[in-house]
Amino acid sequence: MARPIQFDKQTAIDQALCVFRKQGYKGSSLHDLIRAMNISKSSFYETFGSKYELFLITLARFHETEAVYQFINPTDNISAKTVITNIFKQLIDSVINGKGGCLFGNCAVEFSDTDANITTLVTSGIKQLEHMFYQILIHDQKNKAVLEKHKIQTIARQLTATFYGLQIMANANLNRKELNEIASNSVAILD
Amino acid sequence: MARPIQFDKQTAIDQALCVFRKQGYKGSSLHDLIRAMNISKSSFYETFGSKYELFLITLARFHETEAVYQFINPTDNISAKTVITNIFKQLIDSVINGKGGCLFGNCAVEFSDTDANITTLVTSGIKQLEHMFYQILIHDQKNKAVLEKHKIQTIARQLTATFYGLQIMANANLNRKELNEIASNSVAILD
DNA sequence: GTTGTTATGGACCGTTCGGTCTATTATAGG
DNA sequence: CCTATAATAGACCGAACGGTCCATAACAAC
Repeated sequence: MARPIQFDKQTAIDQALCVFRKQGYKGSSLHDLIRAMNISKSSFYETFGSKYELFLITLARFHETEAVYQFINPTDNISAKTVITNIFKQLIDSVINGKGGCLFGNCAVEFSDTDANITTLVTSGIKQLEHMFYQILIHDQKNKAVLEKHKIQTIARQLTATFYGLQIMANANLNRKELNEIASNSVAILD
Repeated sequence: MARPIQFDKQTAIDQALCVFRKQGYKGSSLHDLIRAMNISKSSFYETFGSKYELFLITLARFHETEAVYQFINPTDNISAKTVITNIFKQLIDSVINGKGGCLFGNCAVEFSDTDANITTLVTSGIKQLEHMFYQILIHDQKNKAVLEKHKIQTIARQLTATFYGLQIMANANLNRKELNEIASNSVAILD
């Protein structure tokens, strides 16, 4: 029988995800990747096919395990304002401590509309972010029935834009206080 | 005497700016650049020193001639709401028609905080964008005195975040209608 | 222990990268 | 027309890129 695999594929993907998130696709060399993943070049190509294919895999992985909407349970009994404020704070932290923010946002900038596969994943990721905000708002309004559906959809979209605005501004090294101010003010209209 | 220069330096810089805006720094090869600039490699290095130095020059050029705040005169007799809506629409157009949005935003994502020179330029560019919004708001409120200064500063910051949020979302190929909706809703509180 | 199978390290590949250098061309002043 | 000077085209460079390949190492089944 065969020699067993000596690394955990999922772990390797997660390490690659770290690198891509911090350095972007073009900014991450194969050397950077295999060092972070702690595997050999052969294993890399054997397992993942190419840098590009790995990138698509990490995008999917990001969606499944790291995108903010994976951590949100809209049925939690917390106010929308609190939940959304935390989401923003989490994003700011993620950028400031060097993790790299939302990979979909980074990809939107790096690839713009040059790659169909990536555009598809990015667009759907952003839609899900918007949907998450929508769910949070809907849940909180359940017993109030204050806002009509249209309005909620609009606010959800606003929040998505604010989310990515924060991502850019945090990347530009603005100070945490200003960023938090934007975050808290964006949710001031709620509850 | 010497053979005279056969290209216009400023024009060449503007062409380089186009390329960098669309493709990013790492995404723009020397070949891409000299082809767009229509000069030879020798002239390139003779005139600009290196790809990196040229990039810093184009960042300065963007700030001087293409950044949105260069087109705004806050003393114009137009409502803040109208001016700001136009700014957002202009940004959306710039991204959708392939010009590439605000270079500072793109740089914030591509370089994060990895290059001191670039971070300095980017941060100051974003600050100026915020200042522009502030001026527009101040001017419009001049005769109203409705909002205290603190509030205006905060709104200016919100608008800056929305601006960059739109930039990411436009890059992600969201449709124009949704983007315009975000733009118009962001200014709904004004006037 | 032998065998069959597969993971692995690392040599190797062509291409492209940013950048240098030289030979040539063009031209304004004498 | 000659000469000094500067702009240019393109050959050339080493390094790094993404990617291939093969000899070897490791291990499960027998």
